[in-house]
Formats: sequence, structure tokens, C-alpha cells
Amino acid sequence: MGISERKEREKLEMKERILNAALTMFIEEGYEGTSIRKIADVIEYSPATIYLYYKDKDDLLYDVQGEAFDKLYTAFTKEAVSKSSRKRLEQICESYIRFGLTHPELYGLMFTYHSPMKVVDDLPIWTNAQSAFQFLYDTIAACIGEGILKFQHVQEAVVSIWAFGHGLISLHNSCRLKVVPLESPDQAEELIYKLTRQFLSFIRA
Amino acid sequence: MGISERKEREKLEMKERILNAALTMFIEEGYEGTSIRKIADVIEYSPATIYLYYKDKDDLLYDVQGEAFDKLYTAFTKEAVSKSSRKRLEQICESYIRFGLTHPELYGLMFTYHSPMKVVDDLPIWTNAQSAFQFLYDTIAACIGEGILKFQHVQEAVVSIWAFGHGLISLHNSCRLKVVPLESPDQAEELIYKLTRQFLSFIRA
DNA sequence: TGTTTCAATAAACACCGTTCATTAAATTTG
DNA sequence: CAAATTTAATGAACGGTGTTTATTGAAACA
Repeated sequence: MGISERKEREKLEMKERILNAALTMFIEEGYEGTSIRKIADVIEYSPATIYLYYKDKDDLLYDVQGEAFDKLYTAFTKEAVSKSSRKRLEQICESYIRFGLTHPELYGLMFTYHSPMKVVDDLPIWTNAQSAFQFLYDTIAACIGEGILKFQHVQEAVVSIWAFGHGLISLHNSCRLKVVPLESPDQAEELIYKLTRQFLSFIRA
Repeated sequence: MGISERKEREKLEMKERILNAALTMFIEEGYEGTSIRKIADVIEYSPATIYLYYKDKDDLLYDVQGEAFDKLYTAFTKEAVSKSSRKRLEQICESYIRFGLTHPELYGLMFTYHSPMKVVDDLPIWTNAQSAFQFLYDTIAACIGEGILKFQHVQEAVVSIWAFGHGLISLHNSCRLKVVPLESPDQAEELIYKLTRQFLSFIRA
């Protein structure tokens, strides 16, 4: 009975086609430019077909968010490779900032938009962010273990460092840094990298 | 010629009626629950009428954002009154955090949603945030003048402190702190206040 | 009183997410 | 192989959205 296996494989392939179209559209057109109808157009199926593979749009965007977190985790494992936990933390932060500035729309889906989190509301845990989060957590735990950070509790350190980086990126990506007089867009990005390094120096023991 | 004056007054009154309805609806129903048609329903006019007073929905939401910033500035002036600039900075931060946690939807309109910022795109400056921002800026400038912060440049201090507070609030309001194992929602809020105080201690000279 | 100005609106346009009865093809059964 | 059944796909509709425009009717002016 190879038929049911083939059908299941085709089902997965179709779901992946939808996901890829959604991911591409999201990167190129952003949240507002990504609609079920346009995705259906791209994959040359009717809008109703998408609902055979995804419960609703939030469900689909949750998987797109998952892809985005895969990209972030890949960036971490490629760019934060130092054996020194202190240096690795710096590399993670820089990698995180670069990701947020380079992929603003994906970043919004990962950390800002409510839509994909509606799926998580019922669930006990938000698995999409798990790998990337664990990578940061472990590195900070190592730092604290070595006594090179002012923090005593890993959880507090993680939330603080994350919040600082996220605050900078999200204020920048949402154009809120416009209240701050800056000479150029480049200056804003350079400031963000600088302030991150400065923050890390402030929390060093 | 009192007629043109009366007409202008009526025009302003109508615009205010629309604005108040939008503000109330935004607080109670949030961004997604606020539509032109529902606002029109509340004020008992047709949807098209709103477009005689506001160019588009973004234009209206920009004014709602302005009202929200007025509320924040009022909170600042009421809750951050210490003569000590160091203490006043702490009061501003606590006031900011409390505002963000108490009015999540308004906070999103002020610092997250793109919609109201489309109006600012063409403008040279984002005036809505001016007063509240200046209040923070002046206090930090005083702190640096007294040499009680590790920062040398006011701009860098403002962006860093703001980003830290904003990061905490926005991660919390968008449910992203779900990756962090916390025992209760209350614990999350208490953690946010604690980390803010801790951050301020880290940047103290 | 007749004319003009203008605020308000009904109706339409072009989208959106989503549901459901119908169709047609693939699979299983007799 | 033919008939019955399962199932993937869809057309059409529902109720919603922001926005535009031609039309109406009342107020202001001459």
C-alpha cells in the first residue's frame, strides 16, 4: 500500500508550496502585502484550497514565522562560533541586530505582529523561538557561570539583553527614532551597533 | 460675519467628535477592532463623512496617537516630579513602564504600528512624541550634566534607556516573553519593573 | 426669491479572510 | 472491468474592510 504514503508526501509538498509562496511574498511585500488570495494566485490554486492545508491565515503565518526563526538560528550558528562565551555573546548580539535590520518584515513577524501568536495562545509553549532562544540562553548561562556578567540570574540576564537589542531594532524599524535628530539612516544603524556594544560593556562584571 | 466663525467651530467640533469616538474605540477594541464604518456608526454619520475631516484612516490614527502621547506626557508631569534628576529619571521610567502595561493598545499605536507613521513619512519631524520625549531628554541631560550616568552623550543615553524600557514592554505586550518560563503573568510584570531598576543601577556612574 | 455654495450621503469599487455546496478525479470495492 | 466511495479542488457567496464619486438637500448669499 504505497498510495497512502504517496498521498501524505503530496500533502506535505503542497503545504510546503504554500509556505514557500507565503514566505517569499512576506519578505518581498511585507505583512500588509501578503494575502491568501495573492498566495493562491502565485501557486495557481484557488484561495479555498489553502484552507485544506492551513486552518486559517494565522496558522499559515505561524509556519512562516517558524521559517524566519530557522534563518535566525542558522545565522547564530554561523556567526557566533567563538569558544569564548563572552565573545560568543557579543557575536550573538551583533548577529541578532544585523538580522533585525536586514529583514525588517520577517523580524516583525517574529517579534511584533500578533497574528502568528494567536496559534500559541492555546499552546503551553512557543516552540518556533526555542532553538534561537536556547542558543542565547546557554551562552549567557556560560557567561554567568564564569562570573563575567553583573547578573546573578540567567533568566534576568537573558530578558535584559534581549529587550535591549529588541528595543533598538523595533524602534528603528517602526521609524520611531525619528524623534531623535540623526544626520542619516546610516548613522542610525551605526548607533544601534555602538549602543549594543556599549550596553554589553555596562553589564560586564 | 459670525457665520464663518461658527462654521469653523462646528468643523472643529465634528473633527473632535470623530477623534473621541476613534480614541474610545481604540482603547476598548484595539487596532483591529477600530474601523471607519464602526466609528461612523457610533457618531451616527455615514462613513463617507469622516473623509470630509480626515484624509484617510492613517491620518485619523495619527491624531489618536497624538491623544495617547498627551496622556503619557500628563502621566510624566504628574508622576515624575522629584527635584533630583536621578530620582526623576527613575520616576519617568516607572511611569513609562506602567503606561505601556496599562494601555497596551495605545502603546502599540504610539510605538509599534506603522499606520500612524505614514503621515510622518513626508514630514520633517514627528511632533506627536515631542513633549514626552523632551521631558525624558531634559532629565537625562541634567543627569549627565551632574555626572551621575556612565554615558557621555545625551542622545546615546536617551536612546539606550528608551530602547531598554520599550523592549521589555513590547516583548511583554506581544506575548513574546512566552519563551521565558514564568510562573504567572504578575511575575512577568514585576520582573519588568525590577529589570528596569536594575538597568538604571548598571548605567549609574 | 432665486442662485450658489457646501455638508452629508447612498452606492459603488476593489479588496480582504473564510465557508460550503458542487464537481470531478482518484481510489477502493464488488 | 464497472460501480461505489472517498477526497482534492473550486466557484460562488457572505460579511467585512478602506475609499471615491455623483447626487441630494439645506443653508447662505445676492
